[in-house]
Amino acid sequence: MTQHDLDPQTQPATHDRPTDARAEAFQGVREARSRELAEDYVELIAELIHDHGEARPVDIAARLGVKVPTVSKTLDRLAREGLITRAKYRSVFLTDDGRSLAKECRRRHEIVLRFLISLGLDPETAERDAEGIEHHVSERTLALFSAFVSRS
Amino acid sequence: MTQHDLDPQTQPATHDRPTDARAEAFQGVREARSRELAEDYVELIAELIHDHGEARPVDIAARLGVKVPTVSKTLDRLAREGLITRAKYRSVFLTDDGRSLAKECRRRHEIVLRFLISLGLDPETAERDAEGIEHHVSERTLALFSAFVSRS
DNA sequence: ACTGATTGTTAGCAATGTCTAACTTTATGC
DNA sequence: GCATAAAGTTAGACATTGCTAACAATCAGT
Repeated sequence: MTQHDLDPQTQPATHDRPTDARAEAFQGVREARSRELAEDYVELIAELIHDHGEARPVDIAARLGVKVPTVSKTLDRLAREGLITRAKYRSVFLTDDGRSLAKECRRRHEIVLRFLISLGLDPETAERDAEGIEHHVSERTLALFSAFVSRS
Repeated sequence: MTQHDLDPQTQPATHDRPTDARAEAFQGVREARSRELAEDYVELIAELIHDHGEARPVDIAARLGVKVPTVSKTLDRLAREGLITRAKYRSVFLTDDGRSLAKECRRRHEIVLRFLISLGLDPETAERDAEGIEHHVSERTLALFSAFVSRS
C-alpha cells in the first residue's frame, strides 16, 4: 500500500472518466461559469431590445459596468457562437438560439428572484443574489422554488 | 433629447460612480466569480488535510477534475495572495487567512446544502447546486436559509 | 451639409485558467 | 541503494475577460 492511498486513480482508469462525483460537480460548475457571461449578455440584450427597441454596446456596457471595448470583444464571441448577429457600427440582434436562451434565463431569473423574496429577502439583496445564483440552479431546484412560491 | 435616451449617464457623473443598481450587481457577481476558484481550492485543501493529513497537488487535481500543472499554477496564485504556504515538491498548507476562509466557505456550503435538502431536493443534486450557489449567497440570504432549516 | 459629440472598432497589454510536453524531484519496491 | 514509478514543476500555447489609447463611423444640431 502506497503511502498516500487516497481514493483517486487506484485503478488505471480506462480512458478519462471522472475520478469521483466531486470532480464531476466541479466540472459542472466550471461549465456553468463559462456560460454565465453569455447568459448575462443575452438576457440583457433581450431586455434592452424589449424596453428600447435596440441593444447598443454603449448601453450594454453601462448596464454591466464594463467598458465598451470589452463589450465589443465579447459580442464577437457571442456572434461566433451563434447567439447574436451584428453588423459593424450597428446595434445587436438575437438569433433564434439567442432568443430562446434569453427566455430561458429570464425564466430562471424570475423564479429565483420571486423565491428569494417569498423567503423574506429584501428586493435589492434578492436581485443581487438572484443574479449570481440563477446560473447555478438545476431544473429540479427551480421546480422546488416555484412550488414554494406558489404555496406561500 | 437624444435618440437613444436610456437612463445611464444622463448627468456627467462626478467621477466614476456606478451607473445603476444593475451595474453594481454585475460588478458584485464578477467579484464573486474571481473569488470562486480560490474558495473552492481552499475549502478542498482544508478537507484533504482534515481527512488525509495533507493536501497534495495530485489529489487536488483529481478532486477538481483538472490537470496537475493547472493546480500548480493556481496554487502559486493562492500563495501570492497569502492563503496557503508551499515548498517545492511538498504538499500544501493553509495560512491563518486560508483557514478562516475555508471555515467560512464550509459554513456557507453546509447551510446551502442543508437548505436545499430541507426544501426536498435529492442529496446528489443538492450537492451539485450547493457547489455553484454557495459563492453567491449574501449573509442575509444565508440567515433566511438557516431559519428555514431550523423551522422545518 | 458641416461640425462636434457620441458611439463603435481595433490594437495591444495584463491576468487568469486551462492544456500538453519535457524535465526534475521524490517515493517505492526489490 | 538503485531503478522505476509517481508526483511536481516549468515552459509555452491558447482562449477569455478586462483595460486604455487611438482611430473610424455615425448621429445631432444648427
